[in-house]
Amino acid sequence: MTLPQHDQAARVLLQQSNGRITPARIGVLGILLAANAALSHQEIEQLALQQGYTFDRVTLYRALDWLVEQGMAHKISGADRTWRYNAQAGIPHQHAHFHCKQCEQVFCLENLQPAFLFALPPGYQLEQVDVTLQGRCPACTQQS
Amino acid sequence: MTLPQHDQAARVLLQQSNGRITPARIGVLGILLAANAALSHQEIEQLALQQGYTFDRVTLYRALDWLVEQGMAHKISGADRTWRYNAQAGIPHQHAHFHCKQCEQVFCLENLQPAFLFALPPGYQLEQVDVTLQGRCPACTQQS
DNA sequence: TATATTAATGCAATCTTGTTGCAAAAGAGA
DNA sequence: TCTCTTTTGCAACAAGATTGCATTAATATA
Ligand SMILES: [Mn+2]
Ligand SMILES: [Mn+2]
Ligand SMILES: [Zn+2]
Ligand SMILES: [Zn+2]
Repeated sequence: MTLPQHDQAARVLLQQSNGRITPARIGVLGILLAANAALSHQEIEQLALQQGYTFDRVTLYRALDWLVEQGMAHKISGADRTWRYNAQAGIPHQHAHFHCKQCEQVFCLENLQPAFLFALPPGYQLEQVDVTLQGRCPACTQQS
Repeated sequence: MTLPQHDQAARVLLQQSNGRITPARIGVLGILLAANAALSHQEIEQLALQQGYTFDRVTLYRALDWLVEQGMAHKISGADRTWRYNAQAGIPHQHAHFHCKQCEQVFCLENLQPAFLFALPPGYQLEQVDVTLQGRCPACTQQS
């Protein structure tokens, strides 16, 4: 799943920041770039181990936070009260998410633009819209 | 904020269930009925204390879960990974929520019906839509 | 290449939210 | 009032996430 070229891509992206290029950052960003779903801390930790990375939990949290700060990733708060992370390819994080109730994976739906019938009550000042769809992902739908 | 009449209203609602009418349930439901925002466990605990209720944390969790099961309340998973609870007046929980970034309160927007331009990618099977708007609530908007 | 500076890491401790098991207490019907 | 069940309190536990601080490592500079 995570191949060497993703670590190369990660390295290139990291060059563009003014932070240090460390194994943790390379590894984590590489993993995010290779994933097709938003990953939880646990999932990232496991994938990292599989690739031989051995940084600890706290380092992982800090690397992820840093990537989010730098705009190289974004995080989504799931209904299970865990954060999930996704590498964003320069795109502003303005899209909906799909949470599969069967496999528990979270997918970013880049092209789903919700249109609201804005009957927002007076006085509210809107800044951001978070849309989470729930149901079954394509893979799980096909299985049954 | 929470007045005696809400405890009376709570009592009446609880009669309609087939569970026992206990101080914890009366107090919690009364607090939810009196609130104009969805409350976190912590907030409910504090309000309960202010009213002289002294049930413990676990009892509160269980009372809330029970109220949700009974359909007398609904819970919302916030972006801060805590549950927030709101007494629902028989209305099916099919509405958007507004999370104020300043006061951190969450409001139910009963009348905001989001309409989607459904460009949902093929294969996804949709079951539920959660919409959370973020920004500033009327009170916080006015303050500044 | 060697050194100095500062940012990032590892580790242990801590916090927060929420859950579980079980004995004791209390609600509700008889 | 008695009996049967449900609900509660308490202590322990669990998972996700955060903090403080000494050590280590990345990078700039000499
Ligand atoms: Mn996303
Ligand atoms: Mn609501
Ligand atoms: Zn799935
Ligand atoms: Zn507000």
